[in-house]
Amino acid sequence: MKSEKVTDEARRRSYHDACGTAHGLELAGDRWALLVMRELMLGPRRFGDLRASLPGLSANVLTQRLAELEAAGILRRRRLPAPAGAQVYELTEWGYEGETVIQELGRWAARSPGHDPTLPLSPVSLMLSMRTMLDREAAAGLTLAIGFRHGDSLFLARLARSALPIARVDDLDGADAVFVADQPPAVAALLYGGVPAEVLEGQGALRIEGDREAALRYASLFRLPPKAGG
Amino acid sequence: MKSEKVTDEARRRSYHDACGTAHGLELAGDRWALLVMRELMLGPRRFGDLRASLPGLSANVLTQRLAELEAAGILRRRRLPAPAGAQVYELTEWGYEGETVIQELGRWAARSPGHDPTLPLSPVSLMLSMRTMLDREAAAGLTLAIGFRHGDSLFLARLARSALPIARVDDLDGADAVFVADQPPAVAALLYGGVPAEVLEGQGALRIEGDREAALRYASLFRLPPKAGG
DNA sequence: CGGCATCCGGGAAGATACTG
DNA sequence: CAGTATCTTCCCGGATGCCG
Repeated sequence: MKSEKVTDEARRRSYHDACGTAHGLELAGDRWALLVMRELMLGPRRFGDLRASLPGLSANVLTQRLAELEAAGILRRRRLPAPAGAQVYELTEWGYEGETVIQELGRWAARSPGHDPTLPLSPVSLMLSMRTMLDREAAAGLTLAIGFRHGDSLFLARLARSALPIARVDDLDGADAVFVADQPPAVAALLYGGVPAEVLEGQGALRIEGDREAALRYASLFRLPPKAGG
Repeated sequence: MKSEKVTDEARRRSYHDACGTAHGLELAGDRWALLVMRELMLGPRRFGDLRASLPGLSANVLTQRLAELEAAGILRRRRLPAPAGAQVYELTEWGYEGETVIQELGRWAARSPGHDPTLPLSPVSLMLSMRTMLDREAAAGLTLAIGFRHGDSLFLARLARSALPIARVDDLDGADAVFVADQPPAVAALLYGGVPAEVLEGQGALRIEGDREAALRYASLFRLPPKAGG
């Protein structure tokens, strides 16, 4: 019967499992879905922004993921006020709360022996990693405003009381210091790879503006978790 | 050229992304992979156990997932000592640490408007949910040993100092009280659905042995997070 | 250019049957 | 019981084209 077929089709992707984890996989377990959420974690983005940050994700799949995430109530599409008029995709409040999932998965996977931290990295991905990998003990008592410029993307990280809110901004006027790097992996090499700032600056991969001491102090606050098994 | 093709094929499943989250998806982002890990969280299981706990997962896919998780260092296969001689799958130490990922995903997804808590639930899934949904404030100062019997599966939950270690056991001798339910959803209805124990007992879905007051006290310590948006 | 539909090839998932 | 072999179905990913 056709009607039974429809039921089967509707069930096809379901795990038929009351477990919240299983439901989470139905919501965001499709390929690329969680990475689309990641790219939206620091504010609304346009279709093309998302494509640029996720090379390998084709337009049709992105369209499909956006529709599924919207249907699930994780994001909404919004039209910017004139004159921009462009359409952007924005997480709902609940969608933003998915950051803990992204963080825990990232923290756990960073311990994998197979993790290769030298691959390309999107600006948002780098900024989010700081919130995950901040050594909150080492940061206790420190108050710093650090800016980041990756091409056109500007971010401001405001460290205070061991919390590290990060926002996309239009200018970096309030920053104590600013890291300028066309390629986010350069900053990652400094924060996580132990590569000295001087080396990166010598390669032209990184520039530090403003209070250099504050910048280096900030850079010392991050640490990757130890590798598993090895 | 063929050799370039091979490279492309090797890359097919990779996200080419240094982000830990992306690597996590390569490790455990395939369909069913995280649920296989979930079923192993409370100790080694056999191939058939896993199949029984994950209806809808076919044998060939399970074989493939087990091989991939083993290659990633998340689990190992081990042969039980004679006379059992059976082969079991067991998480590595790092694999067990993936529980935080499962918890965060479950906690977040439980807030989805689309979550249906009346679906079937595996015994392990129910037991793990208690660790996620325990109201640690309400549990402060309480010390309880509560047993669970679902068919042949016996578990002992030892609440103490707001921690809730749970282990698969061979007998429930040390328990203050024991919940007996052939279908785990019956216990879920009590803990999360607000269904009174008397109703479930009247339906024959649940039996409480031992210290009834301790059992009901325990059952009052769990709460689902509020639904998002609504 | 942004967004989305359509077609195609390859490969993964799912169901069934079979083997040690 | 623990997988393997086979076949079908459908998703992913790339290319093309349409439309505002």
